[in-house]
This record gives sequence, structure tokens and C-alpha cells, in this order.
Amino acid sequence: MLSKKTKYGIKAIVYLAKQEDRTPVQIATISKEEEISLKFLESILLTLRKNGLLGSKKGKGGGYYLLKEPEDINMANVMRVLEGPIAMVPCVSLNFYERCDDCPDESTCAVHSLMEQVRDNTLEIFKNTTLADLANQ
Amino acid sequence: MLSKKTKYGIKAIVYLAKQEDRTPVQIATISKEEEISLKFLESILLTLRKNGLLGSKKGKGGGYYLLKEPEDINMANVMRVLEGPIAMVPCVSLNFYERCDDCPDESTCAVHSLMEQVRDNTLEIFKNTTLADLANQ
DNA sequence: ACTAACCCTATCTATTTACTAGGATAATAT
DNA sequence: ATATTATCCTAGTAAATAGATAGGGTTAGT
Repeated sequence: MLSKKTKYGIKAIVYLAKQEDRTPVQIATISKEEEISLKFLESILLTLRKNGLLGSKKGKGGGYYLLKEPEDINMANVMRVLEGPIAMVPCVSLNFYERCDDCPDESTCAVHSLMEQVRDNTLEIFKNTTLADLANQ
Repeated sequence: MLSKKTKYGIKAIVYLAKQEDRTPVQIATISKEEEISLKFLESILLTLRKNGLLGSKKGKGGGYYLLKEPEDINMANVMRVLEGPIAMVPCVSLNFYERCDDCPDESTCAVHSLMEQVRDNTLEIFKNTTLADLANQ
């Protein structure tokens, strides 16, 4: 299940992608427009910035803005920053790999092979979807 | 992220699918072979049975067994029983649909359309994978 | 200086997850 | 009948995670 953090994060970054120029948008504005708790959104935007997806400006006229053009940001990136691993089990994760304690052999594990397929397909979708795609709807 | 319940449940049902005949296998046997806590496994097998995937027999010589042939049980079914919705958000779930409080219009929601694609692809994989596929590895 | 806006850490509460306890029930063997 | 074997079933509990919230700190404009 997708966390609210991820859901709100996507909505927020897509909101920024919809802006015509890259002038900063205030947290309060996004909070109102997308009906997201201001404080929660604040922490979400902070992690998006710390992970290189957003830029920010302080003081009057400040806010958040995209660092790249919407068509240059794919959802695999966004998902990894917000939700963490795309795979459903750590043992098939490309970026967050962890071994299973209980699994004697990954190559013969039924769960492993099935979840590998799911990961490949999901990743393909996320990689091929950019913020521009989502903003134009 | 896949819950342990689901992971263990898949391992257990695949273990049963690997049996040559459909004579009951005891919980304790599966627990040992697959390194799953006995009591936890007990509750998992119970839900699999209550949802029509397994049969059981009490008393000596009792245990759990598949009700259908492995090639007639697809993973979409298994996943829904163990993990619940296959979709990452309730608003794109086919079997567990729920509206989002905050979303004014599903048809223009970026999260919605993206997660719909993911659901379709994941579902396709689960539907097309049977226990027989997983048992033969 | 004042004010607007983000920065950052810590804390809190509710829910979910992962498991455990312990007896009830049913089938089989003797 | 009775003892044994094994599932049935409800309830409880500890740890982790999710979903916020609080409250001051810092920086950039005017």
C-alpha cells in the first residue's frame, strides 16, 4: 500500500510540474490547493529537496520549485525518494537489497522469482513515466 | 512491501503444491521445512482454508491440502486472500475499492492514473502465474 | 529591524504487523 | 469409551511504522 507521504509527495511535485515557469511556489499554496496538512507537506517537500528533486528559496517570494524540466524527471526516481524500494521484498530490490534470513536459496525461492517479475514490470512503468506525462492530464 | 504473512503463506501453499498427492500435510512439517513459526503459520493456513484455497483434516493423519490442482490456482487469488488489495491505492482497487477523501476528481488525478497502470500490469502477472509455475522451480 | 518563508529536530498517537497463549473441537486408534 | 493427535479459534501483546504536530532556528528580502 502506498503511504500518504508518497501520495501527497506525488501530488505536490506534479503540482509544481504544472506551473508554467519555475518561480517558487509556497508550501501554503500547495497545501491549500491539494488539501494536504501544511506541516506534513513541509516535511515531505524537505525530503524531496534533500534528494535533489526540488530546489527551494527562503524568505519573501520563496518556496519550492522543480530543479529539472518535468520531462526529465521520471517516476522511478520520485518513488524511490518518497516510498523507498520499488520491489515488494528486499531480496529482489535493486537499490535497497537485503538478504532473507529464512531463505536458503534465492534462485529456487518461489516468492523471489514472482516478485522479481513484478518489480521489473513496475519499474518499467515508473521509468517510462515522467512528471510531464502526469502533469498533462 | 509484502507482509511476512503473505510471504509465509505463499511458501506454504507452494510447498503443498509440490506434494505429489493431495494427502494432508501437517502444519508442523511445513513449519520445519520452510522455517516458519508454527503458531503464526497455523493462523495463516487457517485464513487460506477459510478463503477456499485449502482443505483440512483433523486428528491423526490430518493436516492441510490443496483443494484444486496447482495449475488451477492463480496467484491473483492467493495474493488477494493473503495481502488484500493488489492495487497500491484503494481508489484503483478492483476488489477493495474506496474513494479518496481528498481527491476531487479521480479522472484527473495523477496518482490515480499512474497506479492504475501499475495495478493492470501486476494483476496480469499474478493472473498468469499459477501454483504449478512456482512449484516447478 | 521586521517580516515572510523555509529549515530542522523531536515528539506523540493510532494503527498495523508479527507473533504468542491457551483452550475447544474433531477424527482416529486402541 | 478413552486416549491421542491434530486442527480450530479467539484474544492478547510487543515492536515497528505511519501520520501527523510542535516549536523554535535560519535566511532572504523590504
